[in-house]
Amino acid sequence: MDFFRFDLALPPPSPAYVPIRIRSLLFDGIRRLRCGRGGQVGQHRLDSTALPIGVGDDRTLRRHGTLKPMSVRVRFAPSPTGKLHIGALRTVFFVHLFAKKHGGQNILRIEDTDRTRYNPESEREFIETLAWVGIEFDEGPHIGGPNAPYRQSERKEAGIYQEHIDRLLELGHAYKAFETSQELEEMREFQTINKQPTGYFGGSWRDANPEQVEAEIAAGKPYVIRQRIPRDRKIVVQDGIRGRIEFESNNLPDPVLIKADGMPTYHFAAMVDDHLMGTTHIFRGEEWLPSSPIHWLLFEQFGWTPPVFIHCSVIVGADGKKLSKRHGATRVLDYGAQGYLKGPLKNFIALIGWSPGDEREIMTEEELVEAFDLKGLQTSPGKFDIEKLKWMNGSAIRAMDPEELLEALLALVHDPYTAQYWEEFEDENPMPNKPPIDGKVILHRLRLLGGAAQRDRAYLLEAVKLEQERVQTLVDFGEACEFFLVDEVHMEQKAVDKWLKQPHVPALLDWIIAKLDESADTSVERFDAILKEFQTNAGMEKLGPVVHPTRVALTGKTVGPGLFELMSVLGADRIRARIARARTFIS
RNA sequence: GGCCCGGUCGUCUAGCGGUCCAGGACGCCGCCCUUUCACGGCGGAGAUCGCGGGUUCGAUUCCCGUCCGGGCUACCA
Repeated sequence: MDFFRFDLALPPPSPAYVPIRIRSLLFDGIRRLRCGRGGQVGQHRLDSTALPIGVGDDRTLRRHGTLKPMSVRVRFAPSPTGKLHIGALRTVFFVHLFAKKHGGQNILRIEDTDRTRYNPESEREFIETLAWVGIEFDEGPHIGGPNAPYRQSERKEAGIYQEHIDRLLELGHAYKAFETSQELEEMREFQTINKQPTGYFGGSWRDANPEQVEAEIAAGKPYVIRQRIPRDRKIVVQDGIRGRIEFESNNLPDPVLIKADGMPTYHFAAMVDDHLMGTTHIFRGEEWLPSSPIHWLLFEQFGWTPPVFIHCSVIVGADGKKLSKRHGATRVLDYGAQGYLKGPLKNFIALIGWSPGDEREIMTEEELVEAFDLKGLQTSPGKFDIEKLKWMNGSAIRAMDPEELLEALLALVHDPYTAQYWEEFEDENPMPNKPPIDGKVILHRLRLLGGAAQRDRAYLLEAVKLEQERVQTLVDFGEACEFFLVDEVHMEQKAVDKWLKQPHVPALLDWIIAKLDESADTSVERFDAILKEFQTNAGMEKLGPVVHPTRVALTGKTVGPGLFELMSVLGADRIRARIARARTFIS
């Protein structure tokens, strides 16, 4: 559907006015307004379309005048201080789905207002990772756009925030404060000891007289600019998935808008930019919920129409705590290195905290776009279940065309980050009854695949086809295909003891060699016939005693693809060599 | 401490006042398929819907309280 924006001349807000006005006038999209009995007012949720303030349907248009079409504009605005982690990926993915669903634009903006935490590597990591998972932007620092620049540090240089803070200062919604950080610290200490809410509720500057302020400036004292939070009123934030959230303005300290170094804080820069860039929906983590009233207020003080705020729940680890390495990984690139495909990764992550409303789970990106709706967004935090991701990933691998699968596998093998990841890998969370995972071994096996692809790609493809339905990750192919690729397979002691030491085995191996010499036919059917003939001749009731020793002789293992298929892929030469070697294990 | 958010099987979730002694999926268990392991198919165990009140003929669904969990409480985002 289309969104429409109209500008409402809102009278100066009063405590009673705003919520009622918003509710009764602006939100034709309110789906239900539940009232308890006895006059208790219940919670209400917005309609799935969750129109922003100032946005309505045709009826609103007729009643309230001019509307101009407004398309969805959303943004991802990370702070370049570290790696792109899985929780942030989900937020961008929601943003991406939402933009695609509504044919809107998606913008990348870099929030680098904290120079002390700025990490130049980080921005590249974000862009590269996002490119890997296939999330693209319509505007951003890497591609430019009509709202450039897209880095807040550059926007600061361009004077964008200066202009806006001046306006706020003029309007009396902001003021300069000259406390030193030490003074502020003492103030907080005092508040804590006296069990008062901590924060700056005015200090000595909120109501200082202008001469005093001028004097401090003349004396060259550093200062910050704070937002003047109106007192004694209720601030109602409309959240696109949580409904209305009320805050008592007296509980809100006056936040710093411009730091002493002249840089804006998040509160200020993000809201100014969101307005300037025409953001219609702000998707962000729920950790922003407590500061949402000051953001809402900023829009009001500027006289701007606020966007829809959507506070997404967080993803937590299996223990309910913040996601950490112990539960898999936090860094998105690590999932790639571990052999997860971007498709199922996105599919899985979307399903934590969102549901299409029906019972679909495995979905293509097109289906996700089509089904995406704010209504399906979850307000409660979700735990990250790596087992389900594995299942979904395995399912995707099975659904792939083998040639395409091999491409993906080789891309992983040749990605420099794969080597880096596994070389440094330490198993922090080993399985109870298994030895810890050795990254070096994993890497070695992956390189084996790379080498095999160069020597005999067709052979590797056949091996991949046979293992396709028994792996969960791309990395699993390393171990699964290893026996195809090495000359001397690792012979598992237990397998040797159980199957190779049986009395009929030497005759069986001789038989296979003899049959191999008879004909060059190495089809699956031929091996089927060869082994069954042996079974019949030996008068065996079951095929197992024929199949299992042969498998051990050829692969060193008791598990793997169907024996006849595997023999057909191995071919006569490899079979001969392996049987010859297997004989040395018999005695 | 203050403020805010959240609470359905172990996990992700469906559920919008009766169709729910709660549906699906992962995981787990069993059976089938089968030369093994997987895949696939079938079936099973598993949630007194955090707890207590209230509203209602009727509450997982609405309201209040309470408990528990989480977040915020910076010149960080």
